Amino acid sequence: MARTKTDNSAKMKDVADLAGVSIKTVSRVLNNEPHVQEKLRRKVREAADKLDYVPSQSARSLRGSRSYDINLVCHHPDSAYVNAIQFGAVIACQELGYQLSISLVEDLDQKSISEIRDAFETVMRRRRPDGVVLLAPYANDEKIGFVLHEMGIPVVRVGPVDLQKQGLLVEIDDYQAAIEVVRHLTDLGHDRIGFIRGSENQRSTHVRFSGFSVAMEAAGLTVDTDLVRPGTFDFQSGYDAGQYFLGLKTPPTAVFSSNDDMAAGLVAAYTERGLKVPDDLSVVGFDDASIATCMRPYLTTIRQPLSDLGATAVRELVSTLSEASRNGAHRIVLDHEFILRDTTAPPQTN
Amino acid sequence: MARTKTDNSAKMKDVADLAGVSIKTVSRVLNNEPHVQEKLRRKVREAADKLDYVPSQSARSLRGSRSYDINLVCHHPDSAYVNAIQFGAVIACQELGYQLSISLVEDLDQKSISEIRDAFETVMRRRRPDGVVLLAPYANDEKIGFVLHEMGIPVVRVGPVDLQKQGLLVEIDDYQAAIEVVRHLTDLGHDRIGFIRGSENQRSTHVRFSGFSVAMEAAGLTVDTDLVRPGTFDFQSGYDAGQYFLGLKTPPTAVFSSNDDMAAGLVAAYTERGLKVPDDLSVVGFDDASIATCMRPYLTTIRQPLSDLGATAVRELVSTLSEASRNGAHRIVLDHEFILRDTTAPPQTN
DNA sequence: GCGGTTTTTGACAAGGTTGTCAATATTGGA
DNA sequence: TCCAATATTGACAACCTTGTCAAAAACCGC
Repeated sequence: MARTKTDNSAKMKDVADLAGVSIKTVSRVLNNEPHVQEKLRRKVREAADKLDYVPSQSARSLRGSRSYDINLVCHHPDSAYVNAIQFGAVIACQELGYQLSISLVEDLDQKSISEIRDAFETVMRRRRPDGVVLLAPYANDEKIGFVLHEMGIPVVRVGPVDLQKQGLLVEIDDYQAAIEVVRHLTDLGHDRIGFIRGSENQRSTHVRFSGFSVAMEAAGLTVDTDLVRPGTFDFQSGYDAGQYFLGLKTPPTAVFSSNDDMAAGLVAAYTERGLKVPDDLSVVGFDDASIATCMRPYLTTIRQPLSDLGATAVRELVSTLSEASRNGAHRIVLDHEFILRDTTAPPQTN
Repeated sequence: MARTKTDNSAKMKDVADLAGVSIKTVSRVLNNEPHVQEKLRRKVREAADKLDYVPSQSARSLRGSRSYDINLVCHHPDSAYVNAIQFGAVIACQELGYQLSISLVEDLDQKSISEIRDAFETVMRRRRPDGVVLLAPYANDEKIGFVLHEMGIPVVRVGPVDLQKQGLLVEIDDYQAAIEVVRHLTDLGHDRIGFIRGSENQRSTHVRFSGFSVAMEAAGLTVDTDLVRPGTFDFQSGYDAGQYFLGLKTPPTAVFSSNDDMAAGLVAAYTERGLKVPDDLSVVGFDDASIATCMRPYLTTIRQPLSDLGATAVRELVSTLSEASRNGAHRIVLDHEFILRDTTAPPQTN
């Protein structure tokens, strides 16, 4: 009922017949292999066009070594961050003739190697993806990397990673970005600057904090541990941090939040108390997620080129696959951008 | 380099040998086909377990008629709505041994049939997904449905759809939900109730508005066209609507927004003017997206079980595939829930 | 206990591509 | 012009499953 029984779509054989060559020659042309005369190349391409030929992925991957499938491993995609990266990854996959599929695995970073192996067993061996894109919070997990390596599946990681092991990595310079944020704040005259950390199992939390600390020192300021709060990258934890800051005898005059969601929560906490941002508190976020412009005042933040990160990750991964020669580490750093909006101002002098 | 050359993973042949049966029997057992003795079934299962056997998806789909691939067609996944549905869909796919892949196609609903055909040509014929999940704004597009039908690919649509054509449909009762919203507002004593529409190419906009209108009439109120504003489902358009309402001589005392993002924009517009929600304006949203609790006051809204919608869509689709008998239309309605939070109150009497 | 059903099992082909390797055509040098 | 080397092409096997169909086994009623 559902699918028509007679599959009348063209096969490689049909193209070969129409072009008057062998199927192997068709295969060569379509895969851009050498050793085919230009004249035949054209003929084959024309025939393929005319017949609307589309190669069968399953036959290709059964016989060949490629599945033309890239797997994105993530946790819970309900975050603008993952979402935007995924967007870029899908686009790049479509351009390259690959397909992006999604795997959701929970708390993988908390599991033992053999549990991870089990979790990946089916996902990775059924379809045998040609590569895997690893996002936070899994990008920086050593065990996951180990299992994937053991399975012989190439990996590209997105976001800051401190693993020594060789591999593909696409990120922005979180460290430098954090420094720029602090510089902006100190330039405005702030000297009591707070910080909201993100999830502790994500490397970006540590890198951003370390940039923050270094820049503070460079500005001759000390990092007051009372002004450094934990967080989990979500709105609520930013809100909680805000409550905490508001309860302080000497609250900070500015806070750098590790991401935008928490920054929004922080602003909400202040606003709720009748305080004004940026008058009573300057706030800087990180990511330039959609919430940054869906809040008032508009959030000053660091823009991560998220969908570019996703697209670049896929492109690098795919190009690694063909260039058998390229081994070892390869790290790509994309540009971030400081986005000045309305949540920062000089500290109130009173 | 990347992948180990010697593929030592077990094949069906290995399982058959170990279990002392033919490969066809293994195939039968693993696919839960009838006509195998219970004793052999156990033997085969044990052998498969012992060898960590994982069937090759490509061989399966090359020979069989299934690809075990479900394709989610969407527009731009940068919306909490799409995201949550996708989440449920991935989970369901994983449970069922399917894989979810993503296709991004832009403005498909604006294209001609042959353009759509071209856009789908590669995506759909390479991998030959067993089914397609269609989300807004494509769920309700007739041409897309036609092309997919022509290609013989089963489709499940998520969200309200008015196409007569048979097919799978998973949705909530948007109409009834809208009525509940109005009832809540009229119960509070509101009689000047505004409405913010969503994108005009999405059926939900019309269904929600029609529920709104009917409930207004039922309450003895008339729908004042001055209080009905267009929107595009995003924060900004809600904000714009808010500006408009604020400019009115007699603004509404309550507004029903077709989704949460716009409701948040509306609240932002009022708050920015120094007005208070719900004192100066009651607001109700739709979706219960994350923004509903990432704004202050917390948004009263209708909760859509988004990830359930996605999961149900996939499950229905897959079950249709095996039950060859089931044809024709099938419509599943999941429960929504009215979520009372802090953006509604009786109208100010002054 | 026998012929006829029905159930269970297996041998074999087929699915559409790519890899291997041999065959053929072309080129270059003597 | 001929031989060796190289470039181009094609025949055929292989990849790993599932569908078909026939064989074998088990069951039934008389």
